[in-house]
Amino acid sequence: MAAGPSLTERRKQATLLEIAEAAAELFAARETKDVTVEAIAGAAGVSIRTFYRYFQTKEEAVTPLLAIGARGWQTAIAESSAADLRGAIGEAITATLNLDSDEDRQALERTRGLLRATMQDQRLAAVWRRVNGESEERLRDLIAARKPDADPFAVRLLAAAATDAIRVTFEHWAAVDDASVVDPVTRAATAFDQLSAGIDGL
Amino acid sequence: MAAGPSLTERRKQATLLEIAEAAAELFAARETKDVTVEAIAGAAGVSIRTFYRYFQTKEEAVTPLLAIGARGWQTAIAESSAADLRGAIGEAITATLNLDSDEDRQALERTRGLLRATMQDQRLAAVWRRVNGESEERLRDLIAARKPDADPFAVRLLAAAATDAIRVTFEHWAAVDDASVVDPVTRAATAFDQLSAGIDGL
DNA sequence: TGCCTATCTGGCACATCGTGCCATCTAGGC
DNA sequence: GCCTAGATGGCACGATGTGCCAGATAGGCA
Repeated sequence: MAAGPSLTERRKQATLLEIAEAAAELFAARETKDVTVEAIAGAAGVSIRTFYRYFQTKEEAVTPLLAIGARGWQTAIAESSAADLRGAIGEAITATLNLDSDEDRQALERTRGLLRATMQDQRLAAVWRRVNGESEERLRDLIAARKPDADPFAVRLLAAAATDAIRVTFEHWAAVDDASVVDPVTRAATAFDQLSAGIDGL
Repeated sequence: MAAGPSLTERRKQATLLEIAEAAAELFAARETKDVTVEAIAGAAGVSIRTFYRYFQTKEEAVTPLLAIGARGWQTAIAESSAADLRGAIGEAITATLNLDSDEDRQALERTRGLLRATMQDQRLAAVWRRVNGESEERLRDLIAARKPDADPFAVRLLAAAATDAIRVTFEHWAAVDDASVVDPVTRAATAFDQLSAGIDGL
């Protein structure tokens, strides 16, 4: 075997993704409340007990799919050394959301379907909100770490602006069928510029 | 009897608030998962079955307390006839959050305690996010109704900016002990100005 | 005043949820 | 080839959320 992670570790990761994709497929077909954990576990080929070792609730199971990308652009900000914070965030958004390979584009299109189901189901919407909320919290810590003397309220506001720029962009992108939709990457970057333009002290 | 609502209707409202306050008190004392529906129902003087006629889950029980005010400033926007939409939203925020009576101030201080417990508990945080998310949705519809020809994406962004200005203000206000904290009303209005300053087309 | 109906309430049953506990099996080091 | 750590599965159990039915009460009508 070549790389670092052991066989056991890779199996665990594969099982986690299998469960997540099984859950996403079932949630796309029926209402969340009509999908039992037993069904998800069965579709993923694991026992109920094992399901609960990977996720706390059945709704949580789609978190890995919804959170794809979030980690990426946040570490990009953390590693960026640009002096201009707003510029750094804007660049991180553009760099991370930009998709070069066809594989990436396919993954994004699957995410679009999941996001549509997510926005129409109370329970899944709660997961989407949690993912974004936690993303905002991490971003807040990142900004505070880079600007220790900044006004804490301005830090909160900037973190909210960045998170919302991406969140609203994705929600709109998932909701609209129009083929002439502006490229999500450009739109998210523009939205962040608009929201953050008036924030002073950063 | 004087006013419109019947005795039955007023009793229901009283029961709902009793449950909500009993839940808030218990949640402030212990972790959410260590509070059973049986305990809340008992503290509120109703049966478990009746509890579930008022709320779907135990966490939901605090929704009426967290959503106080949200309805207020949204109807203020709906009824406002100002041509300038951003100005109307800013005025609605100021007018609704402004507290004249001592009673209002006491209620706000209780909300502060509840909000602190809310931000430190996963389950309650989810309720807070849902309340804000639904508030954003309603605001989005309000804006779209007032500006039918506006760019749908700009509408989403403006609704998000207004909701976040208030949400972040309250979260910061609840988190900080400092007595010199800027008045929440002024701060929310300023935050909305900052976030919405760069949004074009509205 | 006395009845009637709508509905609010409570108790019971039941499927499902989420977790603690223990037995079994497999990966990977010796 | 053996041995230990950890992943998995089965079982039990308290808690959750809802359908169903019966008793109690508000408020309209004769």
